[in-house]
Amino acid sequence: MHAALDDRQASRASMLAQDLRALLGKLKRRLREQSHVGDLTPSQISVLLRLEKDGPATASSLARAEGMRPQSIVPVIAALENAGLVAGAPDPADGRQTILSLTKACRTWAEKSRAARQDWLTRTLQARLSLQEQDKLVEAVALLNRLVDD
Amino acid sequence: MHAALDDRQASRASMLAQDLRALLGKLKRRLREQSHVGDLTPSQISVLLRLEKDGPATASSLARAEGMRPQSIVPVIAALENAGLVAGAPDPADGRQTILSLTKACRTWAEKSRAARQDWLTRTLQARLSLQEQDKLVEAVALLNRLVDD
DNA sequence: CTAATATCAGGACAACTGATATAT
DNA sequence: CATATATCAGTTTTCCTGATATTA
Repeated sequence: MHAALDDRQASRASMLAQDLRALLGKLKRRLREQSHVGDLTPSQISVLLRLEKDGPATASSLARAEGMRPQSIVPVIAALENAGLVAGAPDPADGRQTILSLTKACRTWAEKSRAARQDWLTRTLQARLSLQEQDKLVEAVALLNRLVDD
Repeated sequence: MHAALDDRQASRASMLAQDLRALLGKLKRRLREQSHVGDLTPSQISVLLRLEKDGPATASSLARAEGMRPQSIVPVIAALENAGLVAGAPDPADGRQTILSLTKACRTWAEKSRAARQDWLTRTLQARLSLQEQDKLVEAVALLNRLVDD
């Protein structure tokens, strides 16, 4: 029993879900409108972060990890290769695969852009949120990553 | 002064920004893959929530509030009208404008879908996060809304 | 005449589905 | 032959820019 309590909790979760969905669209729009040419898309950043965390990987394994189709990761990787941030080398053990890894230029770039703090989202986070609020956001991002990491 | 401290804080905000960007893409992908026909898009939900919170409004004012172009809000509103969730009435004082408001069917629908809890995101939030963690997420959503609300 | 509202038309982008070549 | 990787081609979705009619 506790049907009433369950309902209250379901309703709360449902409202949170709605707010999250609504926020998602707005945040994405803001990021696009504030983005400059040469900026990376969320997918591209996600791939870079994963390569940095887990080391070299193939296109297919990256697609699986990101929850994308192998076909969808192709243009993402192509853009990163074009920017000189990742490089692919043929796998000597399996001729089908290409091992992707971060280039030295990528680490330099990451350092630089981190220090430059030109990025709109970074500046806004610093300007509008206290350090304590940023901490809360870090926690929340971890929680949300648990939801999407299947 | 405090250059080192500033750098550390900027770096932290920058990493948070990157994580947020990466999360954004994955969350959006998950929502799309789990969505059923007839589900509402983030933009549509955002418009409904705003009409519910602020009352009737025109297409242009909604577009401004959402941070969209007036042209971009048209298909969103058309879809909601088509679903019978919002209705437009001509403004007697200004012939250019159409006043949009929620229909009775919308409130019934909101109640029902809130109770049905069929939604993937709602179920996942309940299944994977404790009530305390959901509270943290509610706070974080409020913080993020402050960033996008110009 | 200038400004604001609503909307049409075409385009860019990111991810999708389906099909194909190659290697295991 | 069955499976896995990588990729080509075409489609869908969502929002964009540009242009136009109407009303204030």
